[in-house]
Amino acid sequence: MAGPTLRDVARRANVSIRTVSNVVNGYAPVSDELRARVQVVLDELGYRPNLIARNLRQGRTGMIALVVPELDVPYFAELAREVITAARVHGYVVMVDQTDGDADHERALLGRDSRATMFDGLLLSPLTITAEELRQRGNRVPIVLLGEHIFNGSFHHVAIDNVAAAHDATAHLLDLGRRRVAAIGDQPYATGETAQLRTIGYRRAHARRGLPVDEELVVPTANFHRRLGAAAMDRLLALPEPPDAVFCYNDLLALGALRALTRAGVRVPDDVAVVGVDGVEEGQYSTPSLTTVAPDKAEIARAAVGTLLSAIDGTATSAAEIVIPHRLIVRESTAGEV
Amino acid sequence: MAGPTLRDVARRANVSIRTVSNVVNGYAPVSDELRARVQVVLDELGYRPNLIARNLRQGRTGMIALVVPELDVPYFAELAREVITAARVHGYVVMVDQTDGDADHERALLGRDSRATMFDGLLLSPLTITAEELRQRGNRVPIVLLGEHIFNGSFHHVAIDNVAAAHDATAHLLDLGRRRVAAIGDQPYATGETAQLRTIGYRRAHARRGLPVDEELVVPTANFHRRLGAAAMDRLLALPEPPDAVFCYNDLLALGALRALTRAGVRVPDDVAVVGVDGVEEGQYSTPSLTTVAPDKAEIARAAVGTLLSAIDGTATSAAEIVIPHRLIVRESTAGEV
DNA sequence: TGAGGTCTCTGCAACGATGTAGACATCATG
DNA sequence: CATGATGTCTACATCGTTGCAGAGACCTCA
Repeated sequence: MAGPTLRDVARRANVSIRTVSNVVNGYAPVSDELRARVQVVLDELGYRPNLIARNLRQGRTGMIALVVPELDVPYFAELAREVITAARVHGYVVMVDQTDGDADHERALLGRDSRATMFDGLLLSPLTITAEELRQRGNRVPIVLLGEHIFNGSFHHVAIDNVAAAHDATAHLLDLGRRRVAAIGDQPYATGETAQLRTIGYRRAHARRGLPVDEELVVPTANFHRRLGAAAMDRLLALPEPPDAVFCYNDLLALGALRALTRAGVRVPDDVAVVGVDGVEEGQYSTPSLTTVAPDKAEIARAAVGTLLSAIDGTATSAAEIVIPHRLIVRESTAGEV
Repeated sequence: MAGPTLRDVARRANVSIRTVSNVVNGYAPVSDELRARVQVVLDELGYRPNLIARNLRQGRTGMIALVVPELDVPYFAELAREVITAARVHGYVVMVDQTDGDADHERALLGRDSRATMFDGLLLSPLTITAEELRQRGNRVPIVLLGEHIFNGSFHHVAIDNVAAAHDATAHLLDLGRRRVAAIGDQPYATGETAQLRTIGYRRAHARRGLPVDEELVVPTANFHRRLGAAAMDRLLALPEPPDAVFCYNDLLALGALRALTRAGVRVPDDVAVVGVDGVEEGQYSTPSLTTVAPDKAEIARAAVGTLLSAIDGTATSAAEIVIPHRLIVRESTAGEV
């Protein structure tokens, strides 16, 4: 089971362990003749360095962990892809874990027996955990927070400007002349901070134009999945005065809403226009294709990984607050033909 | 940076390192009084065990790696989710890596400096690597292969019956009375074994019914993404005698094809019926919703993790070949209303 | 009372690698 | 020829943990 160690190679080649190590790493000067001799034995035995031992000695593992609520949510899958790619550039590999939005599971991450100590750093996309909890645990592993929550400057944080993103999406609909713009995805409770920011943006777009918000059109959802998007849309369609546009707080909600609209025979965008947030690839291929506010995911990943690595190096400035640009991508669900 | 070690705690509590270790692990008998005293110091210093050191000592890490071509392909994201869940049941965590279908990157996994030695085992969904290559590398880390390739019994292998799956999909279309059933996704070259199996199933369904296959209708694609599905569909629609049904080798191709059909104003399923493979959630919400052959992904994950863990334990029988059931899920893209 | 058996606790070695310091040749230099 | 600079190689300690063997203290029982 266990492979040959430096010791095995050293014995067989009649040299010191250290010399074999030097050959393997090409560090110190080793004569060509000896190097060749050792190399032969290395190949014969099929030596592979034991990275665990190397890590212990060096005090770092070259691994970071990415913790997201759900990996099968396209936004997180696409983000994970970018993070893995960005980390690879720096020679790091990424452990992906998912919390299922489960508070206990999120907290276990910080507990005594968490595997967090196996990683040089943590990228955390929290749903339920609060800044206070994070602060209390005297966690030694550097952390960068992604996207969710307001953390008043205690931690490194990478996100888009959620208020602006929501504002842009809503403004787009209002500028098309829609006057009953619904919002799907509010979460008016403690852990729904991102959603609340988007609600603020939604209201602000109305306020700037001197338009009222019909509170009936603001529909909260417990999560951001397709199913609830469809359910919320069904409810809106049942109103005596249904909306002529919908701003959904993410693309999955929007895709669910699209589905509900199509099923109900409502024309999109003629009768109801739809906008989402996230810029997932799926929205390019839906029918109709989905207008969305897309964060620059590659840039989020690069910034997050970069910040984390400098925190690991100790070169990080205190608590970076990084805002990543987003842009509105107009497609059929608001523009008709594209 | 580095946290307190057992030594630090031991010194402060005036006990041996070993005793602190015993308190932490609850292993050996420690008197209640001493246990309490040590616990106080543990809490004071905020001790966290160094998992790297523990792993070195114990020779295992409690981590397995899952290697997939692309994490943002919904099938793999959904599979990754199930694998992470299945591994968690056994106390394992999962490192997710993606190869981008890049041959060099896949091979690097097995090379001298791969991080494979950091994991107790590997779940590998290979695209380009061959059994021969796998065999040559004297890899000491247990491997279970997922889905792709034919490996003639040299490795543990978990997959669906690709021929049967393709047969079932095609048969469904033929049984609806379609007579020009196209196939999108063939890969008639060395690394396209899965695709080739599906082509066999496609042909078999025709053969069993004594129906001919029009070779013009078998369209190869370089990968299994939405874009190529749309492109292939465009080509098929341009034929003098276009198909009345399409079997796509995965759901992404099918969703791309749906998009192309809708854009071209072709009615689905009235003019052309569409079937995919994979059972991704996206297909439930597309318009029209997508008929698909769905493998039992949770079962794939459970079987793969289970097999891998018994290989790690050494209790594995030689080279398990596990076939996971699949089932046809009929939706609007072939059935009209659902 | 002393032999044997718990019950607690400790010290040493080991996991497999690397950092450091120095040993030993060899060579050039004054 | 002594000196020191190089070039090669080695021995030892160390990273933080756990396995193992055993040391004492205490109790039990003949």
